[in-house]
Amino acid sequence: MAKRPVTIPDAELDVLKVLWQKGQGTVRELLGALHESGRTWSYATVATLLERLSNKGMVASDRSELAFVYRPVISKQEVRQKRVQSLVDKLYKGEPGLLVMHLLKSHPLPPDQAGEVKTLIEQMSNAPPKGGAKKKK
Amino acid sequence: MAKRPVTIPDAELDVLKVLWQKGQGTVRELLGALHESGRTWSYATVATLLERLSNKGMVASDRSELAFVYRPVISKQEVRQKRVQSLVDKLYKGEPGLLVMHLLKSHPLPPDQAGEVKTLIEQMSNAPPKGGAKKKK
DNA sequence: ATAATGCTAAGACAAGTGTCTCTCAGAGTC
DNA sequence: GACTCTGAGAGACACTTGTCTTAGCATTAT
Repeated sequence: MAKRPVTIPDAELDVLKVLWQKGQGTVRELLGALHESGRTWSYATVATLLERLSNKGMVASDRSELAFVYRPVISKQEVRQKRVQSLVDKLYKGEPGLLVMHLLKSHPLPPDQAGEVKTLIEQMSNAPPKGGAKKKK
Repeated sequence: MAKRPVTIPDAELDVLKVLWQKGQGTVRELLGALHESGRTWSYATVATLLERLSNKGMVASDRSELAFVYRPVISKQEVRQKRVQSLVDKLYKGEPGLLVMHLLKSHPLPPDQAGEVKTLIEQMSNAPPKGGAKKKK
């Protein structure tokens, strides 16, 4: 059987999020940050989650002084990318455009973001996406 | 503690997808469709997945003739909505605009979709996102 | 040195997921 | 009636996820 793909469950994602935000931290530091954002986990729970993330290669750790200091190996961008890709593949026939449409229809954007989107779209039609280089020109 | 929210795991989602596509079907019929789309599950596996979906209230069934006929209770739109919402909440600070931006930057749209998006955005700025007449929580 | 404290390692444990084997009852066949 | 095919139902079983308890080692305070 094909081994299951590496996933990042919600609990682990929450830990990663504070790691991204703080850059790095010990279990206890992260636990503190998590408590502030409403998680009521015990020390051991956070340690377990970090251990699992570590086994998956998503975080690294170095022993410093007393405790291990953990830092993220995977970036927020990468996780976003993967999640979005998987969503698009599973529910939008692999067409990101469908998702965009869905989002715009069901959630009106605040004006500033609408403006940004407009700009992006216009750039896109001026420099149509051919196989060519980006903007190196 | 707070009960875990009802989720639809990937395997169940695959079954739902053929249900949406066919409208309804018996275990054997769905199994056939799934085989065509590459799933190699056994009869019992599909039956189990339908049973679990049924317990979650996502599909309904009526006995007809010999076998049970299943049909979806939840729509594709609803599932999409929930998945998107959860993605936005978890990785885009609850701001759908960020996701839109991300999508547009990383996946250039085909011209026809770009046009559609443009139209949508323009409509949006003409009929601004009414800040009033909304209910507060 | 002892005790108190913080840290990691090891593992427990229930619920959720992915997948299947077995058994039995009803319908159709000879 | 005995045999066979189909489908339902029960349950198995390993792995994942969410969460925690405990035991043991290293560091620090008394």
